[in-house]
Amino acid sequence: MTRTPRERMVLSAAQLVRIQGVGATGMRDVVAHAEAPRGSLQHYFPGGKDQLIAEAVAWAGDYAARRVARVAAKIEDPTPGKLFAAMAAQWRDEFTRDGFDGGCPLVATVADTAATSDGLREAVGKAFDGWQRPVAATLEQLGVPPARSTPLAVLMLSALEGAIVLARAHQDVAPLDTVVTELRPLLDGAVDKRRRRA
Amino acid sequence: MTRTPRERMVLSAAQLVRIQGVGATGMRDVVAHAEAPRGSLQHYFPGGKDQLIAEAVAWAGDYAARRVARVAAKIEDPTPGKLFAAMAAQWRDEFTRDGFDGGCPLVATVADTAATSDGLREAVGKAFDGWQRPVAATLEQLGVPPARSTPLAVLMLSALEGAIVLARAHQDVAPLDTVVTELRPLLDGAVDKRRRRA
DNA sequence: GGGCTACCATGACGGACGTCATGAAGGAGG
DNA sequence: CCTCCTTCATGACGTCCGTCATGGTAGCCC
Repeated sequence: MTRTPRERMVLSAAQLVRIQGVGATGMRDVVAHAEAPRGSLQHYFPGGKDQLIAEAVAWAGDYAARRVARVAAKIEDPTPGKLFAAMAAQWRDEFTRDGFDGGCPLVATVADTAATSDGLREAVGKAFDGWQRPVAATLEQLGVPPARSTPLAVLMLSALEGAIVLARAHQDVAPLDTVVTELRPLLDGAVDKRRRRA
Repeated sequence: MTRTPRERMVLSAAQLVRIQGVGATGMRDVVAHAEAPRGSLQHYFPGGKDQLIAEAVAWAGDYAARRVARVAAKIEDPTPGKLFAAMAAQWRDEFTRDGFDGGCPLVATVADTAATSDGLREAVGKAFDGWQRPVAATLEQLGVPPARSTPLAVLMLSALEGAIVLARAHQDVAPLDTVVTELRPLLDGAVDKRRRRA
């Protein structure tokens, strides 16, 4: 549980970015939040802020990917629609529990830096890929034909990210519930019945 | 076509926000981009940056709403799926024509200020509502039962916003095409056949 | 023990930010 | 002509940013 200062800084950067955005998150904020020594910044991240944010983005992508696998294992009698509902429920729970301060760090990074830093933009692209892959893999496992698993994963990620933005703007989890309800028949209808697992 | 300096400043603010985010967009940038006198800032926007961004957000919401009505009128033999395709095509065309520098200003504002400025967050919420309303109205006009028009509009906005983020991260319009293709049967299947217009 | 490396501390620099104070043009109405 | 008010112009203030320079400490290896 006790993490190295370096890890704490990356993790704190991700948390601050998802609340304030990249621009408003200062390096001094990060070290303060991580309770790390300020001098360590130039030691662990000689590439400066870009490197720190890039690692935070990569960590966020990994975290989202791991969370997909974890939540998929917990669903009983799983279907694609239930998988999406479980993914959205994680955000719903967090909003309900902790308020709407934090969004998705990947969205925040794209919004702030897509036009100004190619390195960060690419980092976010890879993070999205790393998140999308386990979603598509899980869909196939649930009986979705391989040709449709990736497009449906893209749809799921898009709808989820958009609903998160709407939920934060309205301070209301309703958009999350709405996309889950509306997308469920489409997702569950995509399973190839012959390959369905019990 | 010739706009007042005040209008130009609001418009420039919206454009810069959608490219750089709120934090990275300075007031001096705005007046420079609008070719407006710097002294006018404190005259027209005594509320400071928040007022300027709030007006830019409101303008962006209005613009999106107007664009929905405009594009809906141009579709021949319109269906909900075609409406969504047309909305996505506007973004697709812009990305293809002008590159991926600019995203949706509403998303950028939420990502940057949702946790720090309640006024701006509410402004974005209203802007989303003003955008969602004509979408839902158009859906009803196309035969979607009133009970489903709003949820489907929320789904369309969510999927579109999310796909825009993915497209920018990957510098590829594919996510936009994907959500259009995958959502089309769901959207077109929602029309009440008895009320369908020729 | 001497030296090398990893890690941490602190202060300074140059620049950009939002905001404010002050004041100048320039037409409208008396 | 003189005054009022809208509009614009310019410079300054204080703050925070990312980065860098410099130096200190702790532990390992020869």
